[in-house]
Amino acid sequence: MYLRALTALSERSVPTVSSEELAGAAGVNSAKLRKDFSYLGSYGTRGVGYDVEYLVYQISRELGLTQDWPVVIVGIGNLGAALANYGGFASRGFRVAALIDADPKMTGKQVAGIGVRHVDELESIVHTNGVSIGVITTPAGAAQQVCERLVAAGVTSILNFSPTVLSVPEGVDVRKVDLSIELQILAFHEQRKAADEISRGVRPRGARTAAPAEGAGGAGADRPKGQGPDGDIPAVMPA
Amino acid sequence: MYLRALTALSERSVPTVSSEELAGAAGVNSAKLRKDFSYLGSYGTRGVGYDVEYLVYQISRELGLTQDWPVVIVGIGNLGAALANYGGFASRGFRVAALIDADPKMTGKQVAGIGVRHVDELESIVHTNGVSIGVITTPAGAAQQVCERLVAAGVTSILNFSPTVLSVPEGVDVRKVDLSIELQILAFHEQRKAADEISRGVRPRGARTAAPAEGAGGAGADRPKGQGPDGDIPAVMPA
DNA sequence: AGATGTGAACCCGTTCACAGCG
DNA sequence: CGCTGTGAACGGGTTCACATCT
Repeated sequence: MYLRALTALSERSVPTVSSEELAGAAGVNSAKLRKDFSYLGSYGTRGVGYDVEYLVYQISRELGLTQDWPVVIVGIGNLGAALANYGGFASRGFRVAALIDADPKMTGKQVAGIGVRHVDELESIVHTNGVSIGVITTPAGAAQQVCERLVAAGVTSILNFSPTVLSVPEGVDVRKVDLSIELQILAFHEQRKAADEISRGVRPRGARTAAPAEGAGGAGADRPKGQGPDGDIPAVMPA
Repeated sequence: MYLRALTALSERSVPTVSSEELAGAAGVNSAKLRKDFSYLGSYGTRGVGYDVEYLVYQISRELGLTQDWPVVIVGIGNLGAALANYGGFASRGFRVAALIDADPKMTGKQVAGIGVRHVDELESIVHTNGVSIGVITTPAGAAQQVCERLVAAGVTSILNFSPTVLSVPEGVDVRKVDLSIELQILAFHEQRKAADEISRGVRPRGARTAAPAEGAGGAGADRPKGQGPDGDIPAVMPA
């Protein structure tokens, strides 16, 4: 985030920034920013601030963005294709070395100007290109298997878009992006806002309560023994 | 995550689970799971475990998934289209009420079986459908403006895919999914692994160091004053 | 004077460990 | 006896506040 804000400043030829200004642009407070930067070394000047160009370089180097990172994307559905087309990757040292899909009908097709290869070639692609970062955009059912093949071929960092918990050996990093969980988190907070409004006697806006899908197995929600609350307004939870 | 694991168990008609088992499936430890569930109430049975069906219902209700949540997606590029096609939304009470784009050439087109509407209609769409959740998949430049219009129209939760810090009034929730930052985080860890291997005398695999893009303004990295490290191996930082 | 760099305080989520209940 | 529920301990990231340097 800092890097992004700094790049913007750099493009406007701003020579220096204070922790206060930069923190504002990055959406954090200035104490945190100063502490973060202190891990990189003493790159600021007291009474002045930080040199923009210099910081851009230092942060880029620290993040490893001065290197070239070949990545493979496995699973060329809508999301995989969107990622392949996403410009934000190429700009920061990430290069899509290959697109891989299990569907023979996909192989050979061009997506974002890159030919789709069959998953049989996964291992050789990873080896040949020295790929250490893999992106999984397959359906949930295929994710673990793809993950294992990537890891076996030498990939040690995985970005997982499938709604699955991947299990990987020690030393392999996994980051997960779960679109549907993001929405669920928002819905949770949204529901709480509505509940708060009701309890304050305000007429709520937004989603109407659906007939409480009492199905899900016929019996719906038979409390086995039970003592918890069971109204429409949820129990109190930490934010 | 718990809900997903429980749904899978439910489909296999498993009647009960222990905190240990479920925690394994969800990728957390059992103490955390028990503490989490304790916020919902005492829904377990000592010596036995948790009733799967009952928990599914309770968690769904707590998350607000027994309601119908209309969402709008603004910015129908590759990513927006991918999201519109994504099945994971509809399954959990989320309904794409409208797709919105600023490009007149897009309006009227069908994406995922839904007609694309022009951004001029944003306010009326939000009002008519009682939308409280908006998804922003526009380019960075348009995001803040779209955000403001959504909020003004009554949206109070936003899922932001654009690489921008959105500023919103008190009471509006924003969650951010930043694809390029996810990759940068992986690259950072990847680089550290490589650095560790070098310092242990092991020949590293993966990305080759590119000629240290010394450009970026001619001077590249002139330390203004300086005392920090400046080798190729980054300084020590917290993980 | 002005802004950095950082030890100390603070906060909060996670984990431990065990009492308590079925 | 087995497993839940939870107070207490732990850990680490964030914030405060100020000494320090330009």
